[in-house]
Formats: sequence, C-alpha cells, structure tokens
Amino acid sequence: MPELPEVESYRSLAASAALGREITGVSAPDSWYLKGGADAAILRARLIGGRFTGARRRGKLLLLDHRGTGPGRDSVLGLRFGMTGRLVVDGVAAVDGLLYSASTNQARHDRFAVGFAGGGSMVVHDPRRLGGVELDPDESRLGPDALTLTPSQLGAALAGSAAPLKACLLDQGRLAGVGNLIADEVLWRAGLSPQRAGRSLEPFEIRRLHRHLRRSLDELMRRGGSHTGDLQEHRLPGGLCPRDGSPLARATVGGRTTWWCPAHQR
DNA sequence: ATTGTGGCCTGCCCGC
DNA sequence: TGCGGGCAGGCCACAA
Repeated sequence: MPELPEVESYRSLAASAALGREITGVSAPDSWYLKGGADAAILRARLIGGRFTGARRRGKLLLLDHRGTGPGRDSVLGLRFGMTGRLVVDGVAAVDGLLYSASTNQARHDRFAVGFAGGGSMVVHDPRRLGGVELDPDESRLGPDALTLTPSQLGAALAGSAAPLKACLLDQGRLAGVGNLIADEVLWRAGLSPQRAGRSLEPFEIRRLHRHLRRSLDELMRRGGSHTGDLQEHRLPGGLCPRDGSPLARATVGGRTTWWCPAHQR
C-alpha cells in the first residue's frame, strides 16, 4: 500500500510528466472521493485553463501546485492514495505492483482525472476508494516529513507521549509518511518494541530509531516500495524473525496488525 | 488534551 | 460451485 516510498514515486512521476501542461478537462465521477467541500464544478472552475507548476510531497500527501488563469488564482491540489491508490500519467503507472491492489486496471476504478491539451491525462486509480482529492489541503496538520526528519524532531514527536511507540510513528500529525508496514520494519531493525511508550525512549534509542528510519526509507525506495522490507515476508502466522529465528509476536498495536520479535525488540 | 476504537470501502481468500 | 465472513489499512469521526 502507498506509504512514503510509493507516494514519492508518484511525486516524481508527476514532476516529470504532468507539470506545465495546460489542463483542459477534469473528470470527477465519484463525489465521495472529493474531500474538504470540493465538488466537480469547483474543481473544473479552478483547474481548467491552468497548469501544475510543482509537485511536492509531505508524508503520504501529494501536493500539486497549480497556477490558474489570471492573478490570485493559485491553488494546491492535494491527492491522498489510501491503501490502493495509484497515480497514472498518460497511461503509465508510477508503481507496477501494489500490495492488496486489484490486478486489473479497470476504468471504473478511476476516481479522478485531469485531461491535458493535445491529449494525455493524469489519473488517480483507486479500487477501494480510501484515498481522496482535496483543494488547498491543510498541510500544517501533518508533522515533519519522515524522510527529512531530524533526530531532535523525532525526539519531539515521541516526547511526553504515553501512547505506544508504534502509534506515535503512525500518527501523521507527529511525523508524516510512516505506515503500518514501514513502522514494523523500522522497529524491527532498530530493536525496539512497538509497545513501548513513546516517552520511554532514551536519547540513544531515539538516535538509533532515527538512523534506522532514514536508512530504511532510503533502502525501501531503492528496492521499489514499502513492501520490500526484510521483515515483510515473515509477517504471517508461524513467521520467524529473520534475524534470530525466534517466533514473531502478533498483536494489535496502535489500531493496526503488528508483528515483532520479542527476543530482540525491547 | 490525549489515547483508543470503529467504520469507511472493495477485493481476495478461506472454509463450509 | 457459490456464498458468507474475515481481513487488509490510511484516515477520520467519535468515545472515553
């Protein structure tokens, strides 16, 4: 499912293939998919005739800067991908395989699209409709991006919190970009129990977690996605820790199915 | 305020 | 063979 690495590849695709092209059409057939009070008419009025001028990402939120016709017409289109959303530009998807997404690319799963002058399009394809499109999303609700997070920012995200460490990592308001699979992977690599209270981490553990967070994100992006972690294939009943062979534990932590190794994650 | 829970939504997979 | 139920999880509304 799209976590930070996938959305980063969507951003890259949009940056290389969707910027500067005149928008001549907007297709928003699923009103449920439009968030923040937007509807198809508003999106058409704002987007048509303009162009995307920048592609940014904060956590799992893709932000497309847009310049409309005339002054004072700048806006930002926010795209969320939920767990099965994909970005397709001119028929080319940014990510080939996506865990849990339908194998077939059916047009009825196209939830939102813009058409460009001279042909071509940018499409949000999302079978399960857990993503959404929003105009001028409130970026300040998201914490610092996990990819550029500093150690002190990570410390601040955990400080004083009685919530489980994993719940802190998943809280997009504390830090943005970590989803369920990457949270398990990073905690496994860092040797930290997901059940520890966020505030219980010592400074040296925060530094260690930060190091593994950054390193893991880099590695997962190089490998091609959030599902390419070393723990991933062992997150199933009977799974053993690929580091020490101990049986993995499974529980709901932070509201999500969580797998970890009680032997080395403390 | 902080933390926890349930539900949204659809497709897949298991067991009957 | 078909069908029901459980499950997957990002995100949000709501409860405690």
